[in-house]
This record gives sequence, C-alpha cells and structure tokens, in this order.
Amino acid sequence: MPRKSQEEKARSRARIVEVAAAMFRENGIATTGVADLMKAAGLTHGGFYRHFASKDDLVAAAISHSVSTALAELRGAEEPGARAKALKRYIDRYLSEEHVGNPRDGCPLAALGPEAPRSSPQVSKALDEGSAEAVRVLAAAMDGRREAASSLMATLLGSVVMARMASSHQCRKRILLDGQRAALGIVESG
Amino acid sequence: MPRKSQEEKARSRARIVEVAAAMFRENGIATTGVADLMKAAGLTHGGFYRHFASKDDLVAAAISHSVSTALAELRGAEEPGARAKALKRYIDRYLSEEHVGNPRDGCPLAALGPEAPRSSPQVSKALDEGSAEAVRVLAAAMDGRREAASSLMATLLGSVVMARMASSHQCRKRILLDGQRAALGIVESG
DNA sequence: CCTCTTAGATGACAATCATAATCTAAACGA
DNA sequence: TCGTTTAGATTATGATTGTCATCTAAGAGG
Repeated sequence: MPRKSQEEKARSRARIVEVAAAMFRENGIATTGVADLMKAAGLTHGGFYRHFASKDDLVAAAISHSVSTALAELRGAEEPGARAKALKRYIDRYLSEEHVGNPRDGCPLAALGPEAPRSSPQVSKALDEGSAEAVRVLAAAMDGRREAASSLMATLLGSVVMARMASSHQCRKRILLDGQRAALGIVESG
Repeated sequence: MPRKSQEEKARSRARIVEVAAAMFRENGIATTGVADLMKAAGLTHGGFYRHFASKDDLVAAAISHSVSTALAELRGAEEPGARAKALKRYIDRYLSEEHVGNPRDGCPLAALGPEAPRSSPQVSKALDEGSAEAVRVLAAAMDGRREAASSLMATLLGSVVMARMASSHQCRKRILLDGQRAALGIVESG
C-alpha cells in the first residue's frame, strides 16, 4: 500500500504520537522499540522516518502531546469557584488507584520524569517545558500561588511514584490517602 | 587470568554491585549493559554469571544495596535530639543541588522508582521493600509519625524529580527551596 | 602433591535495535 | 492528463544486547 493523502498522513502522525505516548509511559522509552510502536499504530516500521527525524524526535513530541492533554481538564475553568472545584477533582483523580494502576494514560511526568537527566537534549527540553507548564497551570488554578503550586506538584508526583513502588494494595491506598491529606492541606493553606 | 580466592570473589561481587548501583542510577537500567558494567568493575563480561543468575538478579541486589547505604546515615541516631538533627541534615542533603546533579550516588528510589511498574518481579520487589524501609526509617526519625513520614518522602521524591526535569539553574534552586519549606513544615507539624 | 572445582577470560549465539535504501502505487501540481 | 512527489511496505545493515559454552589456570580439599 503506497501513498496516502496529506490528511491521512496527518492522521497517521497523530496516531503514532498517541500510541507512542501510551507505550512510553507504560513500558519506558528505552524498552519501547520503533517497530513495536509502529505496529501498534497499524503501520510497519519502514514509514517511520517520513514522520520523524529520529526516535528522540518522536519521544519529544509524545511528551509534549501527553502533557498538554493531561493538563487540558485543568485549563478549562475560568472563574475562581470553578477553578477550585476543578483543582480538587484533578487532585482526586491524580491520587487515585486508577491513575496509579494505569500509567499508560496517566501523568507523563510521573512516568518519564526521572529519565530526564539521562535523555537527549530534545527529550530533556520537552520534559523541562512540560513540567514548567504544569506548575504554571497549577498555579493559575491556585490564585497564582506559585510556591504552593510547586509544593503541590511535588506531593502529587512523589505520592504516585511511591504508590507505584508499593506492591500491596493496602499500602498503595494508605500512601494515596496520605498524599490527598497533604495535597488538600497545601491547597487550603492560602 | 583464572581462578581467584573466595575472598576475592566476594570483593568482586561487591564491586560489581556498587558499580552497577551507580550506573543504573546514572544511565537507567535498560540502557546499562552487562558488558559495560563489568568493564567498569574491572572485569570482562564472561564472568558475570558466576555471580548473578541474570541481569535482573543484579538489578535487585544493586537496588537493595543502594537503599541500605542511602538510609545508613539516618539510622545512626538514637536519642530524639540527635534524631531530629540527623533528619534535618538528611533533608538538607536530599534537597541539595549536589544531589539533584549527581543521581549516580543519590537516592535510588528517585532515580529508579518510576521503572517499578515495568520491571520484573524481582526488581519490583526490591523497590517495594526499599521504599517501605525508607518510610519506616523516616518515621523512626519523626517519633513514629508514619503518616507524616509518608508525606515527607513524597515531598522529597517529587521535589528531586521536578528539579531534575528543570534545565535552568534558577528554576532548580527555586524548586529545591520550595521543597525545603514544605518538608520542614511537615517535620514540625507534629 | 594430586585431584577436583571454579573465577574469570575469550568468543560465539540468536535477538533486538535504530536507521536507511529500495520499491510501488497513489496523491499531487501543472 | 501527465510527470513528479511521496506514504508506507519490504528488506537490509551494522551495532548492541543478554546469555551461554568453552578454555585457562589457580585455589581448595584430601
């Protein structure tokens, strides 16, 4: 099967990015091969370089994409009342067992952040900008309290990383509850 | 060069574990090969399987080892006064630019924790036990306040992960300062 | 001292990897 | 409508991977 229309090319690209974002979060960057990834997107590995200059190029795109979609629901609210409500729902979702158990469509920073120091400049930059944007969006939902937003994000990230290390269901639950208490404490400390 | 004494074998094994712990934290598990690792330990790759059944076996050993040594300085203190002092120094070191910039001899949970969900059962277990022990030791240094210890650890982990994503020196510094404020707040909230 | 065991070296193995060349048929510009 | 361009398939490449078989010489046990 040969050439596709430009519209379909764009669709292919979007599909690759989305599939890649999920697979990288689930299996890690280094352990996810270009061939597997393309197969999961319904293509063969040969066409990959018509869309991306290199694997790292895709990794950066996948990170940017998944950060944006992860923050989308938090960006929506405009008035302070709706903002506070959206933030609380966001925290609740973030510190849920569902999020802990499904990295593939969860927070990309919690799943891939620690790979930042050992990544290429491209990927490093995507993570840098992604985390900066996350703090910005959180701060906007907290009446501009940047410092509290930074603490909140640390609590969220750390709690999920901890919960994912815990094999026991009970332990995970306790960690998430502790995280929720701490997070709400930070939000209401203004 | 052929056989070595049992004492030297033990020394070799210890060297491999130590080198591996450093390399895994610096370059990640998947991207650190057995051959590179053995070369860094002053050996060739052939002898590896006289010490470990598999790479995962070594990974688990390296994690356990590095968790233990990372918690050693916190385990020392006995009386409450010395405990509180040791804890504050620990937090200060943990949230330092030196720690952020040198994952190779830093906290293994911050560097490798997020790889837990995608690791083998052996490795997963090592991370599970390591994080549980970390919370226990932190709680012991906080008069047994387990809940606060869990929150503290989340703040520590999250802050370091965030700081490592930030490319700008200023941004890193700000994140670490916010983390320190939050951490001290948790410690003194009892 | 003699035999048996084995730590580590050397080299090979099948897989897997990112990347690239080649091909083909359909979409495009004219 | 005709020639050019190109999305994606197929196949190749060279490097790297974890693991293992084989060889060596020296330690350990008698």
